[in-house]
Amino acid sequence: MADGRIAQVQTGESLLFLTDEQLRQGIETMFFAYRGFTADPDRILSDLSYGRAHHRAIHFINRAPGTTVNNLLTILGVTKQSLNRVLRALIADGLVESRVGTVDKRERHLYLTDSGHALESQLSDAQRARMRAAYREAGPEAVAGFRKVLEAMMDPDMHRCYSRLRDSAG
Amino acid sequence: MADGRIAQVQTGESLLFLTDEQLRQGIETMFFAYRGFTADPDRILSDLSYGRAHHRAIHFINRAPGTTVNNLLTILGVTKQSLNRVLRALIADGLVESRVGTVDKRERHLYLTDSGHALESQLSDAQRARMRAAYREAGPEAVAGFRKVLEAMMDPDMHRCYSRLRDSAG
DNA sequence: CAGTTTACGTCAGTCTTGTTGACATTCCAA
DNA sequence: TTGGAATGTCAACAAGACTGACGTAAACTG
Repeated sequence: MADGRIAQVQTGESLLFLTDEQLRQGIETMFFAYRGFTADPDRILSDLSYGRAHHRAIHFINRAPGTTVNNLLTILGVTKQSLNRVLRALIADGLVESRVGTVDKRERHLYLTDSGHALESQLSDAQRARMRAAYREAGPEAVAGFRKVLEAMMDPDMHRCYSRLRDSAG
Repeated sequence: MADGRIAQVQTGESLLFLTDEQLRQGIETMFFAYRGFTADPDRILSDLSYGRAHHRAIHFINRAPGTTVNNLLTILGVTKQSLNRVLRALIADGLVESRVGTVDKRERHLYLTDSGHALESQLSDAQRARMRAAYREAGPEAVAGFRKVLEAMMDPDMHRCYSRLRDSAG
């Protein structure tokens, strides 16, 4: 329907990177890369009979220690019932600790235990190893572009939510 | 465990983009971007009571018309039973046609019907629109870097498989 | 203070999408 | 020609998402 080549004619610039074919290749590469991106932690998780959902929870609890269930819900974009199933397992297995809030006793603040931190390290070391190899192979300019495109692809709401998270961690 | 700053000291180059913190930000951005990446088609699909799996099948059948079930299996990386359920629905709904192979009658060759092409266009138009906006915002150099990093992140096997696909389409 | 809202947990049920296992058909090679 | 390998189908099950309903405790509000 809309074709990049039309835009090229309109602006007179070289916008060949916006052709439908270029975009389709970007879409497919994104699909394959995301699989690679999760492949290593997924292998570790399946040995523990955990899944992606558990990794996501562990990642963001480590990222923002003491975060509430509601915060986590917003970031992960799932229902509380779905998250609760995962958290229940992680708490039962002693990887996550849930503390009643002191200022607002309705809230539960989530923390990784020592075992939780151990698993988090194992998972993110595996994921970072692949990421690091990709970054090193592509070089710093490519990495800057990579980040720039990804951030432009995020939902604007998510972008705000994520910026807050990033700022709070410093 | 392994920290980018060590590499920096070793090589003397500026490898600050390889620090654990930079990598973690890349990991999180990838997570959020992938959600944005699939959000638009997912909305369309849920109205039709289809899901990601259906989109993937439709995408690659459109990409490589006449492909066999086994080819599709390799590309998608799921079991044949899982793919079969999805294909059965698409065939029943008249979006995909399955033709018995002429040279090897065990094989089924898959094609999109006219309705199948219509849905494929609708889905990929939506996905491309967001992709195009992100590309345009980031600019051509960023897009080149984006692609470079993603390709380095893919599984090597997948990379070969994908190259074949890309060549076959010309 | 009474009523409402918020935060969280849970039970029950459904749907998608992945998995194994068993099985039929077809092809190919010993 | 016969046994194994490849291709695809059917059945049953599990993980992880969803909705809806309900309960409890705490906080807020008129």
